[in-house]
Amino acid sequence: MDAVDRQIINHLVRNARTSLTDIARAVSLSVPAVKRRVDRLERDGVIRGYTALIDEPGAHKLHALIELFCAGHAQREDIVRLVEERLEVLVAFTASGDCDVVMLVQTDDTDHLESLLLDLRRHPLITQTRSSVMLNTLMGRIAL
Amino acid sequence: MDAVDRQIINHLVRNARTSLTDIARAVSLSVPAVKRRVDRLERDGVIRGYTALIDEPGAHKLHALIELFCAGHAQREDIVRLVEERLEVLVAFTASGDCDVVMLVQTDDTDHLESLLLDLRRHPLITQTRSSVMLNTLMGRIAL
DNA sequence: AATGAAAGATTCACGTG
DNA sequence: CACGTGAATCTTTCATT
Repeated sequence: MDAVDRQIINHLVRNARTSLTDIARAVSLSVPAVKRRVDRLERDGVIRGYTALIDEPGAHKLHALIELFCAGHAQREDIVRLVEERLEVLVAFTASGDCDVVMLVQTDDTDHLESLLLDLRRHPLITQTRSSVMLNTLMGRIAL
Repeated sequence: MDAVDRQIINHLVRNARTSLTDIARAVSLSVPAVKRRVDRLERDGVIRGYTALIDEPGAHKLHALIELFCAGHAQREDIVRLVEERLEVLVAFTASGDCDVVMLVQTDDTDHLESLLLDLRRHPLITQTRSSVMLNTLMGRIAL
């Protein structure tokens, strides 16, 4: 994993359909040399795959960012269990800053989001929630 | 946007480097017909791009949430360009609430995060940033 | 890691229903 | 208007040095 590997990765992240020929030119290497490196990066799991970024009209779910404020006696395991129970949660982190947990959720609509928030607030370990609705996806390099 | 378009999209989401030849075989169409459809889907913004899914061992493990406050005259396209240029950005949304854009980023370390924040603040369209470092991943249903 | 040749993929102009 | 055909070009792949 050297600087050339990283250059190759950057090209493929920017555009997964970049030809090996173009990458080879950019990194000043022959095409077979680039192919061997890409093959190795794929085998080693550094490159996990290639995907198209889709903006399907109509298939827009409602994304929201929810911040949780937890009770002082809340254990990490309790919070993990809590967020794992909710299928709406895409990713959850413990965070630095004023809140304790930040999570990105995906709901069908505002009613669904509202009921999720009510459920969370009902939980004894959660003292407060703060949420903001995501209006539009500007960019996504992860499959939401 | 018919059933064939959706089949083509599915192939490209599963593997963005699938050849037009393979897709054409799978959807029982000629290669140029598939190319014309892919070109159209790209032009219409349904296919926003192609990216490699990376799992760098050790690297890019510091996640942070960055909120951007934008200048009044900032256009959506300007912001899209801005976030697409930064490989650290995993996902970016326009948001309701006090900030304009919320994004989840992935950096190597705090130095890397600091330089990213400095770059963002230098940008003329960005009036202010607010960030919080994610301490730990509690749960992730998406490939970070 | 580079070379070069063969196989495969892409792109384009042109013709069809 | 979307589809297919065929030719030219570019890309990938692999054996060899």
